[in-house]
Amino acid sequence: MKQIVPDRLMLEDYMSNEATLRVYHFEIFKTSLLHWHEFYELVLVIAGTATHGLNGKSIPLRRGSLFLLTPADFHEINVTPGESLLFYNVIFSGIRLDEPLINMLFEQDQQHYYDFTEPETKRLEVEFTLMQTEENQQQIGQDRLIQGALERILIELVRAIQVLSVAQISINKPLIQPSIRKAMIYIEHHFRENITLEEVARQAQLVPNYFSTCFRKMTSITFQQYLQDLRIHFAKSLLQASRLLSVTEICYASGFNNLSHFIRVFKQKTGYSPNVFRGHL
DNA sequence: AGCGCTGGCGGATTAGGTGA
DNA sequence: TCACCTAATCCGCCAGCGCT
Repeated sequence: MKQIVPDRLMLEDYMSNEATLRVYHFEIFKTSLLHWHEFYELVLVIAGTATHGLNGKSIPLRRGSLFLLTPADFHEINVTPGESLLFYNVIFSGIRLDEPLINMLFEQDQQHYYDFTEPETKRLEVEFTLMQTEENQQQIGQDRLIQGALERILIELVRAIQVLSVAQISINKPLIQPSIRKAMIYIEHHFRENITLEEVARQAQLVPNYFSTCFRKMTSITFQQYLQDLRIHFAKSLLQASRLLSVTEICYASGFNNLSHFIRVFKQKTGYSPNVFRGHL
């Protein structure tokens, strides 16, 4: 199968084969290229200011900004002119997140971003420093200490954004069975890949046919529709965020394997072809 | 020539009904 | 909750057109 993947957007080279987590301490002076990863990314800003372009939206960054990106997110960082941005950056594979942690993190559909106060930032800084120190030395229990620090940071983040979202917890939100919810989280994080009903059903520990029925009952849409909606939403965000990427590149980056099919679905969902949609922005 | 787009075709996959 | 079955839909491939 012929497939054009925009390789400049793939950053999996940052992690060696055996490693499942890496800690970086960066200082950048200019805009980073629009990109995404095959792994999760946790960032704490130490100094400087910038604008974070996340999935086509802009968010200000300053000391204490902490955010978590999933494999489904794409972003770029625009450093404020005349400044630099100093930050900790932890990248890790999904293996690092066990089921309870995944449920805790992704139970609600919201962005994992929060601006912490100075005392909180100092506390978080200690955790990041611990991870970096432990990563650089071969000592007994090293991996557990790193995992502990990672989990503490993630829980701090969840608690912080929970406070923000209390008012947003929808009363009308339909009750979704945990197995289906788990499958939905899986789809949300893997929609850019070739995922099948069988694979997602396995995540929910149900047989494909029964999963298909349950999914439809609980979400009011089919698995395919849900998957397509996520892909089209991602493609729309990319069309808005970057004029440098061609429609063909966006097609493959969004999880479609065929340009004509992508254009057909895009037009069906939005009423416009991808290029016309971009022209209207 | 390359890109964006349309449409047709056929195989693969999925949805949903039924019965156990 | 699952297996079986059938109809519907999806998806990949291809040909072709217009535009730059």
